[in-house]
Amino acid sequence: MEMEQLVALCKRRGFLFQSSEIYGGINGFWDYGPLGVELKRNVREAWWHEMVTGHNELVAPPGAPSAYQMTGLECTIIMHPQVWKCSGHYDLFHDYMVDCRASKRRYRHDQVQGRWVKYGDQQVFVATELLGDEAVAETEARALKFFKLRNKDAGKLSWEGDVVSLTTIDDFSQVLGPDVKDLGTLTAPREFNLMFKTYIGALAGEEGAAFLRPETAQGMFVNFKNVCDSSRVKIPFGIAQIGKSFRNEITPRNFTFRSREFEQMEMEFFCHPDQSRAWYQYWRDRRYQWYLDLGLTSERLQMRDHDANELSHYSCGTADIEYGFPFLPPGEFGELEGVAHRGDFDLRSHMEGKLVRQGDELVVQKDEHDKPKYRGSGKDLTFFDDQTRERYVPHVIEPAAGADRATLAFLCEAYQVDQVPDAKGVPRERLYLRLHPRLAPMKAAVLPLVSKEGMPEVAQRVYSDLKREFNIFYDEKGAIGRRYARQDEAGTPLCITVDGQTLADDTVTFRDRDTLRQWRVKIDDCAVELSARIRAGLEQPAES
RNA sequence: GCGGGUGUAGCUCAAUGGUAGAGCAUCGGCUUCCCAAGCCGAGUACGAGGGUUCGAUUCCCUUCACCCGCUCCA
Repeated sequence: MEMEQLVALCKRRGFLFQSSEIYGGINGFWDYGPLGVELKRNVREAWWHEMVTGHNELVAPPGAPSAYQMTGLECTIIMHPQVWKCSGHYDLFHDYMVDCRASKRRYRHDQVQGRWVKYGDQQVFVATELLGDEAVAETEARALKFFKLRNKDAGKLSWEGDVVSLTTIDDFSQVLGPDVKDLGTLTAPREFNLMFKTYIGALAGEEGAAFLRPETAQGMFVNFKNVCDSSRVKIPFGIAQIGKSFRNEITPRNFTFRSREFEQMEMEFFCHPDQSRAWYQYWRDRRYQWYLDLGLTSERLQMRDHDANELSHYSCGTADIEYGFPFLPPGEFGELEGVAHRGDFDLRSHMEGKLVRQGDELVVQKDEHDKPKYRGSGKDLTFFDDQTRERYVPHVIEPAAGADRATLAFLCEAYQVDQVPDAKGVPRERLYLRLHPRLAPMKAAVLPLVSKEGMPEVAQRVYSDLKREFNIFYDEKGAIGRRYARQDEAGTPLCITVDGQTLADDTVTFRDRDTLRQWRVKIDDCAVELSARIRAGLEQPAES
């Protein structure tokens, strides 16, 4: 399947539109259309039911170390700016960047360094991305080249001071960029904010600066104490949240896969440090199973454990659940969800202040006055176990999923083409969405076979009856084959057809989207049959 | 952010420095007892802004969006 075909289907049938399309669109933002909104709602609902409302805290699920509690939360998009300073997002997402006009490369302002060197009456700053001894050797070699000197003339260069950061320099006209032969090719440092910035209050000033959240997770951490104090939860327990997050991606691309406004489904699971590994394993496997259960059964879905050197500074283990999206080169996968063992990094950061790794330890990062670079809340976020009399900072397992990415993966997986004989028996190509019935925007369509002989009236009664309980669709326009085809493209798993026999014996025809199988059901049994079919899910694994 | 490519109807594609066309889809009507049939009718487009020109969808510039490659990707 080509991505363009899926994009065309999404537009044609009303799953996804470009945001603000009549004004030419806006890069990195997407709207869900009439069918898309139902699909995404179902994805969210499936996740929330799986994690929160459907969870039974009385029994340990298969594979879980113990029973556990689960609760939900909904936090604001704008939070106290200190949240992002302590979480590390401010420093990480808030860089000054320098572009090179000649090499076309971009550097982080604070990650370029170099040395001042003088030869004759010319003084030049030789810049490099290398560090330490490598930086010394690199700057020397490039200085010789720049002044067109031989290696034996190295003594003619007079170096001034040690390797220093580019941030110490105001005027870049005498700077030799890391990958070029000429001076002054670097642009002035420009603020490159991966977090969306806004201003609180009518008067815009830096003291009112705030950020749209780049992840929902911090809301759970800063509310950890509130949840403990108000809901009688005991460790182990989880807090789940679904909500919008925002990142100023440099290159939004690949349809909704990398959007600047996106929705996350995140859960923070708090447990005793000694049990954290077992819980990590549990959530890693459980979350993978969720995608399988909802129909991502092809080899396009995979779980990938991160290598040690790929782990975030705070993480003791991370696995990505990935999907081989059609817009990626063969063999490459895109992240749907990350399941991370975050240790006690987050709660401690909000207690003590922003942490950095020092050897095997996490310590509070200090500024030049040896004070905490970003102060924490100072609030006690430890947990006291009144059975064991133990007080500790819980460890956290975080399954963080992208709702839009999951929705896109379900659409990609569902996209199917097969051959179906038309009215004359000639095979004709059919496009349909093989969505899991729980995810399908419409659960069924009610169709009178022809619009006469009282069939529409009967069909409307069937429709009105089922509509109270199910999201279904009524259609009496056009030939029956055309109406089936429309529902196939919308991913509707079942069609309920009122025909001549209905008028005789009060039965209707059920028609299955994937197999085209038909069977008869009493009108009074339609709701039961529909429920059973939705619960049963997909019958066969997807081909191709 | 850089380089290359592409923007014409809901979709897929034509043509043209001088009134923009098709297929499919959509809507209305007729017909139709099971998979986009048939007949009649209808609506809808040159991404945006500027320039050259008597006249620009066409040529030029700018911009926006999408695709490919680089860069980036908690």
